[in-house]
Amino acid sequence: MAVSKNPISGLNKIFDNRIRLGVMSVLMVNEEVSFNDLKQMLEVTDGNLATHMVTLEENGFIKVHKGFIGRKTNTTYSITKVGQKSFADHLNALENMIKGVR
Amino acid sequence: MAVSKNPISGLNKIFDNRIRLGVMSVLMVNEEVSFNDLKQMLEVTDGNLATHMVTLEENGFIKVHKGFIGRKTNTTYSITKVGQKSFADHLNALENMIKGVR
DNA sequence: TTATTTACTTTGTATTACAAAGTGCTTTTT
DNA sequence: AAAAAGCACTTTGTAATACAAAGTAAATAA
Repeated sequence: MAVSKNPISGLNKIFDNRIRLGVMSVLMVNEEVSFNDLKQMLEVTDGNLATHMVTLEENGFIKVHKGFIGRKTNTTYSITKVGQKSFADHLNALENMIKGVR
Repeated sequence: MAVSKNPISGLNKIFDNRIRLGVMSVLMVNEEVSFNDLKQMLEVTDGNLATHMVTLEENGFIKVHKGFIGRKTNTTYSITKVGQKSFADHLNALENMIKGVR
């Protein structure tokens, strides 16, 4: 058999993790999402979610907004331009891989 | 914002790893692939590939065939029925997630 | 006043991923 | 014939990752 092209070379390592994948896919279609909503959607502990959010932020994929509802803290997240581009690239790589399989 | 459905609940944890994802996608479209071809395609060290192959085998997703070319050992891998079904389910979950994003 | 919520941080553990080196057998090269 | 190299691993060790659980501080709700 001939050796064909590496099917996973276009994937972004940051998005291999399922929780970060989930966060990004939620933020692609929702302008702003709160910490709590993400936590409930993805069914994760808050400590775990917090560390993944830090990873995404450190990579410049998301922005954090620390605000208030009344005088109660309320943190929301949104995707950055870089995040949109990087995630779209990742999804394209995934789709190409899937296309190769079907 | 209302809390929508978990976008990653249908994903299979075994296929989160990029190397296992690559192996499965290669084995979906090729009857039989040798250890060496996989190694070259995915650009991994042999120790690393070997452990991922064991994981896939232990989960019943692939079958190992230890054979010879002449008197030289030759190991090939193929996907199982279970592997096909599980990987197809995973790809469907991925596609649904992508669809939700676009 | 006590309990609860929010959005974390800290701590600790378990799992994972990976490279590198070693192995035993064979073939190829010199 | 001897040395080098390929095959398909296993072993060893390390570093990174993931995660739960508990702790925290400021605020609100009961």
